Amino acid sequence: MRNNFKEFEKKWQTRWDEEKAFHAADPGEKGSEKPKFYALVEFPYPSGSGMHVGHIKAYSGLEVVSRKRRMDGYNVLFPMGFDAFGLPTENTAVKTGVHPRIVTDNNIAKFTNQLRRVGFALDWDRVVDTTDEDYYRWTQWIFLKMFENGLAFRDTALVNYCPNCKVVLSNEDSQGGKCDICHSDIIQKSKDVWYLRITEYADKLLNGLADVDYLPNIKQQQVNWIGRSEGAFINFSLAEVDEKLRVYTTRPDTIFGVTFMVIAPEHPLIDKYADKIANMDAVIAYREECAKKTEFERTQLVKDKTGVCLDGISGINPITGKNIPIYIADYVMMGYGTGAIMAVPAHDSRDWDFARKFGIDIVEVIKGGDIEKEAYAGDGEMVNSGFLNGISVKAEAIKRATEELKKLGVGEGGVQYKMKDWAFNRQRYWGEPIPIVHCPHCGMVPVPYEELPLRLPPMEEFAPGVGGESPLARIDEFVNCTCPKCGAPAKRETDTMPQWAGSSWYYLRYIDPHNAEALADPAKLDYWLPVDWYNGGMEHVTRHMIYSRFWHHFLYDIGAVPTAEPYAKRTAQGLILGADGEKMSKSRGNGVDPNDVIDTYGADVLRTYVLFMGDYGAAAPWNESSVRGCKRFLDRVADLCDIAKGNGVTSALEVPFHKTIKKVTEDIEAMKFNTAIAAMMELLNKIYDCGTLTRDELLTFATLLCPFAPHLCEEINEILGGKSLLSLAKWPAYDEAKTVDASIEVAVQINGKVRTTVVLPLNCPKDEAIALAKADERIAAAIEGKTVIKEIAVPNKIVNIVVK
RNA sequence: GCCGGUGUGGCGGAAUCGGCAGACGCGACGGACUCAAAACCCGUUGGUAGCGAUAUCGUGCGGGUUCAAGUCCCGCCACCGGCACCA
Repeated sequence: MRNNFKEFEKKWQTRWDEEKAFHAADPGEKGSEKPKFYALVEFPYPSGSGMHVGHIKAYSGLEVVSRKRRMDGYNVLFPMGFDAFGLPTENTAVKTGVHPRIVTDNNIAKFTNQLRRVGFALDWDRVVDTTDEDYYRWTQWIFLKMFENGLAFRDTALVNYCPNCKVVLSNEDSQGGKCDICHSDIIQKSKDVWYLRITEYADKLLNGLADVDYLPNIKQQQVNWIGRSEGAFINFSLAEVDEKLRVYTTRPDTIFGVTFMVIAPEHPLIDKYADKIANMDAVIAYREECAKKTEFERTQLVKDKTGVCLDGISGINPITGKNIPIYIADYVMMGYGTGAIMAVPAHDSRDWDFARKFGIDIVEVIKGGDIEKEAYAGDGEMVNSGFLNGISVKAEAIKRATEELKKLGVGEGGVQYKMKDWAFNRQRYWGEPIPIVHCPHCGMVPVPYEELPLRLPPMEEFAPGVGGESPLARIDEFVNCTCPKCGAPAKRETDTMPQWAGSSWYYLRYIDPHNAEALADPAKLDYWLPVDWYNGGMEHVTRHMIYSRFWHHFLYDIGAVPTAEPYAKRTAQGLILGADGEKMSKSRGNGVDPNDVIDTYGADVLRTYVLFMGDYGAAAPWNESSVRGCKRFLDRVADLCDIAKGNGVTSALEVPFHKTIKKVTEDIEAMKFNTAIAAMMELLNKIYDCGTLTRDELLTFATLLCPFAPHLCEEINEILGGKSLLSLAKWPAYDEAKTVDASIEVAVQINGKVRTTVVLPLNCPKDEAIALAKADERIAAAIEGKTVIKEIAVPNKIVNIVVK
């Protein structure tokens, strides 16, 4: 048979659609009695340029797993949707004058068409679009629940602001001092912003990791992101005024080594005691200098410590009673801990650098290093440390020190996180309006639940206002309203939510996408949750995943969902690089359009290639020749139709078939798609060597290959007389006993070097194996005249004879 | 700097528990088919030496354990990803 993919791919896609082949059965429906399998892939942002081959790889992994699980007898939910709010669409709208709604709809239509052309086995009745008002109604609902529970709050703060995009960014979106969207340098700006109190869930997010099956590096990244550290808060009195300066430290055991203190340039202590500080001019000048530095400069100058000593106020070590100077320096951040530290230059490299530069004493309290050369952070015996002297176990010293601080009432153990609260508002049009009313009498009042969705008002011009005001602020009919509580004239919040909002709960909406009464029916949530397997990119492991886990934990706490964790298992695919080995990008012009591949080679080839190109989790460059190799493979499979004759088993192929079924079955579950395909290629080569196979065997082959190349395999099934869809057929079973040959070729070594091979019966006993090996003339010759020291035989593997 | 990962032919990559390194695919070379080319088909393909059987070297580098190391241990190097003055 000719692999005439252009003719049959469309045919099978239509048939799957008509038969609703990939419909997921809700509880109570026929099919729901089967075990459920919820496979989730990160839904795309529908950009104007259409899908990327990277999307195809990202979806093909669980596409194959879920197709196989369906054939295994699972009730599979494999849905798709669109994360459509966000800046690129709005920027296109600003540039072209086309409304973001239209831009979004066009892009979604384009993506939908592409997804269908690839033949993904999706349940198309469950498509969600985060910009649909029936969707964002529930995004707003969750926000209000958080507001009700004190988790959404407003605060004036220095925020990361992108002057180019004109938006406030979260810490996550401005890493390295660069805007995540346009890569401009971000600046710090004082602004009233919305926060979600994600830090309150830090421990739950951390502890929850014990109950989920994420790839180890994914877990590790989340652990680092949350950044929990244990230590102590210690209150230092000030010598000149009745005031405490509170610091956070992970090393209370080094308290005897404190020779100075450092506070962040923004620390409130400075303004409070401005009149006591003799060198206030220098302090102010330094502070201004720091404010001017971008985050980037601040982190680049790590080794070059700067700072100013406060002249007029100093601290008192609560344990030793010694007077110590206080500096301001920008190596201490206001946003972590208390914005103040006790500096122990002998045992902290940053404090050491600073002390060296400013000529401050360095007092050793832990033996083991050379503090003249560098700070010593290792373990050792405590010295110069009063009651701590002689202790050499760090944990014990920390415990003793903390107890003492508590006894004296000057400190206590405490915990800190690197994770910060989530800056949750954006001053842009294309996002979910924050459903809050500002009333002059009642303050912030939530829009009543029954009034949701709070719709985005129609608009012609979407550019942000000067000074970074939301465009919504220009629409009087939207802004002016009455207070839902007291009826007085009031103003609406005009900021919108960040793009991460809609994607934080979309997997819940797939479960019940058309529900008008709730975000999803509890019975359905009970049935489908948690997501059994979630696959996506590494770049979303810290932001999107942490955000959505946070929302889910919250929803669990208010009884809206039945599980604490949303995702039982998480994996990640590797990037597809350009043919030049570089990341695909428009500017490099090394991108590949999946449409072109489908046009030239067919969807089955595209699907097979993205999974065959290498380790699924690793990056690999695109290679057009290898794509042709996959085409050749599928063509040769199609040609089997011409040689398949009769039924039953071909004896020479029986073991290879059982071996391959086993290999493919196991490899799919382990996401080792490349070796699964290689195994089928090997089997194909064996079939051609053999020159014949039966129609039953061809059907088995097609069934195995079906998750990868479903169009071709449906076609083969039809040619073989199959009436029902192969995609819904039963997954082939294998007989363990038939996965091994009756005899095995075993290597024979002399002194660890392979000299020959002998064919031995399966599980041949050691003695016999050695005897048979020795009977080989080459081995006999090698042993001749030498003393045999040792004989090793590992059944079915190897024989090694050690001689002298 | 810290955390995680990777390093194997010309290339992408295989290799359960330590047991024949290089599966599978690409490319290359040779052949067949063709007026010719493409496609398809057959064969060879880690390096070195040899007509050959074969020998010898070979999984980033240096040591070690073992009958046997890509795999385990110790010490390095390079690259990739994440975080980064986090007290």
